[in-house]
Amino acid sequence: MNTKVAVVDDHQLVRTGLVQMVQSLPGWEVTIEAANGKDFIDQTNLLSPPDIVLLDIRMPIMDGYETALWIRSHLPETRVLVVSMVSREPAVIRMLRMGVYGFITKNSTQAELHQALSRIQQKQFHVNELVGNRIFHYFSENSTEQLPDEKNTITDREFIFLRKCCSELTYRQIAKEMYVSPRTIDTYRDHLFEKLQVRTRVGLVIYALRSGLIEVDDLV
Amino acid sequence: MNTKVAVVDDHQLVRTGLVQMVQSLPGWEVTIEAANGKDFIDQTNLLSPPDIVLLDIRMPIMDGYETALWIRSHLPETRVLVVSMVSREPAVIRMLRMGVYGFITKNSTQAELHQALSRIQQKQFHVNELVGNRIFHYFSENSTEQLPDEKNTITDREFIFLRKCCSELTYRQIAKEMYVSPRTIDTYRDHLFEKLQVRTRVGLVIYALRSGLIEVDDLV
DNA sequence: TAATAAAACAGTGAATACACCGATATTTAG
DNA sequence: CTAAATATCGGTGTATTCACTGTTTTATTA
Repeated sequence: MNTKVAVVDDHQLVRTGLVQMVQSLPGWEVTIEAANGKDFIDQTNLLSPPDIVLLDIRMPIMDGYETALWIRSHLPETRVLVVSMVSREPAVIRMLRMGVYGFITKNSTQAELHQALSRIQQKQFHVNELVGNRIFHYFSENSTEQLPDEKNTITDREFIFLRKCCSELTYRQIAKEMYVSPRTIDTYRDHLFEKLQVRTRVGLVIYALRSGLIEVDDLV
Repeated sequence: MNTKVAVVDDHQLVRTGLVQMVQSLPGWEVTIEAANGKDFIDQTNLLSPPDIVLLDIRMPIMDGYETALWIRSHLPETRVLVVSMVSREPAVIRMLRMGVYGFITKNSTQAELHQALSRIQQKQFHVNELVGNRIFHYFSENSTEQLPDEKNTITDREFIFLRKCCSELTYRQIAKEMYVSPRTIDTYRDHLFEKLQVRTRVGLVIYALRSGLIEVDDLV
């Protein structure tokens, strides 16, 4: 039986490329093709989910972070391979902490994709060389200082909220998008203000950008 | 004889997607596949150049702008169709001024790509609907709506204000720093909202960063 | 010099953001 | 198993932001 793969990316072209690459590998097949997380969820049969999800980070409606969290809690057997443009450390580390199995960039060759898929199938982690070196640096160089947390880690929900803050959405709209009450959003905000030592929403945006959790290109 | 197409994009995946789409259209074939402008030039035979070049903007070594200029001066019969990630880029106009024939985003469907290619083959211009509406007004003389471009310049005071917006200062504090009344600040803000087509202060910050008026490192 | 654009200023009211106070259920970690 | 952290929700009140309406003075430039 073939290994089932889902391809989730809002760019039709990239999707076509990925599907094409996967389909041409013997033993692999693409069962789901979705434009964003929401679309993926709608198409997913909980009883026979895909084995591996190729997931983009930047997507409208429901982005890669949210989708990864959903997969972790709803499809424990399904593993995620992130296919992204970005390779900045904090974003990658955040993703790995969310239970993602691998990370490759969009200029990977078919051979690299194949290798990544195979390794993840065997429950091994896989990161692109480009990405890998950066992470190595991150853990070796500034493991003593620089990391603003240990104690003040941003939680997953707060992180998703933080990303949505970097837009023109009001808090009320963010609440709707995250399916929680505006009060909960207030709490996320207050906690982040405290943790990140800022006082305004612009402060949050600045922190997100300076820390690399958000890239300028991510901004709408 | 088939219409010859070159695909120039640094992302292998996108390239694969584009090639796949073009090859599946009867009457069209891909003769060149390149990772950047330099690579494209090296592969191009000046005596039998491609009819249409699918060109990405952001590429290492030699980007879309340079490549478009080179094509215009060396391959007068070859027409360029830009395939870019972002539609909002003010670069679109610059590109069209450089003699580019069309513009589509990377989330276009195969049908849209086909349509664009066909129109350009007949020497008609083609822009994505998403992009198109914004540009249309720009080129029509009796337009009221304006794009954040040369035509609608940010004044000196507004610019200083814009930079100060990228901080945790309240408008009142900014007013104090700029030695004007808070009302005046309101006017600066309202004018920028109008000119830059945003609705919130975070929108201003995003514009400043994306346009390069402010660098991430400048942020306090 | 007349027309135009920029810079400064102002009122009102509604929407949003922020600052305190609090709570409970669940998950995670020591 | 307890303690801490997380995720969720609530009330009250103030501060700030934003949207709409204007005027006046000062440069610029055609």
